Amino acid sequence: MTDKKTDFGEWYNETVEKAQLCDKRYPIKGMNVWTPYGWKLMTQIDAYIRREMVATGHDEVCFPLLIPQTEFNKEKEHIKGFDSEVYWVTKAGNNDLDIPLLLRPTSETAMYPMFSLWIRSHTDLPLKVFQIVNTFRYETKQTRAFMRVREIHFFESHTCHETEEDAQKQVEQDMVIMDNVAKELCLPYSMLVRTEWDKFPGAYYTVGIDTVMPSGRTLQLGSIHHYRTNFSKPYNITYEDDKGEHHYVHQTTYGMSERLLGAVVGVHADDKGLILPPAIAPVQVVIVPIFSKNNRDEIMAACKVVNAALQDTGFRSKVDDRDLRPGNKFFDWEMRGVPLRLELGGRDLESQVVTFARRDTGEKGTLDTNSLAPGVKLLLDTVAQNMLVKATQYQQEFVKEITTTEGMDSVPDGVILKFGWCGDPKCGHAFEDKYDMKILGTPYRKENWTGKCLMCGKEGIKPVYAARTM
RNA sequence: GGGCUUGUGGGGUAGCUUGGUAUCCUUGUAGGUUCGGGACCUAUUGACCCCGGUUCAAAUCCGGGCAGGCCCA
Repeated sequence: MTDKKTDFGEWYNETVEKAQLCDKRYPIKGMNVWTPYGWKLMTQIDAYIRREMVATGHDEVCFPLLIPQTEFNKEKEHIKGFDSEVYWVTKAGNNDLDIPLLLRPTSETAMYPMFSLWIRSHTDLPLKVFQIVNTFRYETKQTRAFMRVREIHFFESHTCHETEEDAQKQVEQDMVIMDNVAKELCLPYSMLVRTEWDKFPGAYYTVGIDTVMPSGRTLQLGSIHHYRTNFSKPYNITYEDDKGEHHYVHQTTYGMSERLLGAVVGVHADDKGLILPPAIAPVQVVIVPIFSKNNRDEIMAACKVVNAALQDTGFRSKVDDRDLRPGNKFFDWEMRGVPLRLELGGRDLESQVVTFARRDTGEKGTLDTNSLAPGVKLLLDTVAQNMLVKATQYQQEFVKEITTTEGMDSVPDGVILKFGWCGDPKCGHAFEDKYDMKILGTPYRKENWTGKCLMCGKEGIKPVYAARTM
């Protein structure tokens, strides 16, 4: 198998394929088939997002896939941003459509005409909805499973508020949600306010949520946008306040996608295959029976007892009773990333234990049969903790803080830079062009940091991060 | 948009220069045997991207198409 460190791209493809997360042979570039194991993982992630959304007062909805061109065209910046990657439906049967329809690249232009009908009074606010649907973007660059696809498994929440401050509070709440979801996935991430030229088309500002791949390139996991009234004006979304006056609503959106799964693979997996965060592993504990001459029935029965005990406690466990040799099963489940393996053979039965092996470290040991469930819980918690710590550590190693470009002709791949920037687009573009990197943005949470602009030397300005992206 | 390049069983490949029975690994299937880190044995299924041309004969040469990959704008 290709080594993760030397060729991340190839390693990623092999890992995705061998773990059977999706089938890339579907005859359309960038549109892959979700196979059972991958889909279980994705829906597991969705479940956490859904749980967080519902807990914060969002209602789930499902809008149509098709959007009329006339609605799409209402917000100029938005069109400009998506025009080049939109799929069009121009015919129905044998007839050309009067008004072409597009496949949603995101759902602002599908939802907002309806919002304008739904919202009349301040008592209708805040309006907070979300949906988990497929969106379509005609990617021209090389596609990659989960990271860059043309049909995207997408989460999007859309909110409407009375005031800019209320909308701002929603942005803060979205960040708490991100934190909760990221913890389940054991993923470190950063929240950076994107540059003016990189913000979401039509947004007032955009916060990008990024994580770092082992190649040292960053992957955007999601984004949070504050729209102010940029969309409510063209879509005429207004409410009447308690004095009878009419105002445009202030809006936010929050988007994440199957890239979360891509990040889980990229960040955690090793040369043996996936390593899944216990929270989302479709199988958290696999029990492998170890048979010898004449104890087959006895061992099988013991495995079933262990399995039942774990499932009763709420774990997703499974006995692997396939007619394969144990070693073969070990490799198989390691490839699929099961966080904890239990082995049960004659020796274990005799001494009233089960043998365990952690997927993240490979550590082996034994658990007493009579305290199995608590032991498993402790191990899974430890695995999750370790995964997050490990990922956080190695991601930080990519970041280099610099104060000058002196003697810097180029920046090698796999380096993330932190430096001062005055905020002038001229300096920003100059940097991006010269070093072929992208400015990801300034930290959303203020850092105690002062310095000079890397390009023009101006004093007392904010830090920015720059990287190459996946 | 421009240039280069590649299409061979489910996956990965050899063969193409010099036209003649398509190689190997893996996977699948059936049976036997085995089981504390990818066992072994036997049998077996399965492929030359599409259309046309040259030829006695095309995976191989030629033309066109389609699809993928890489580089540049």
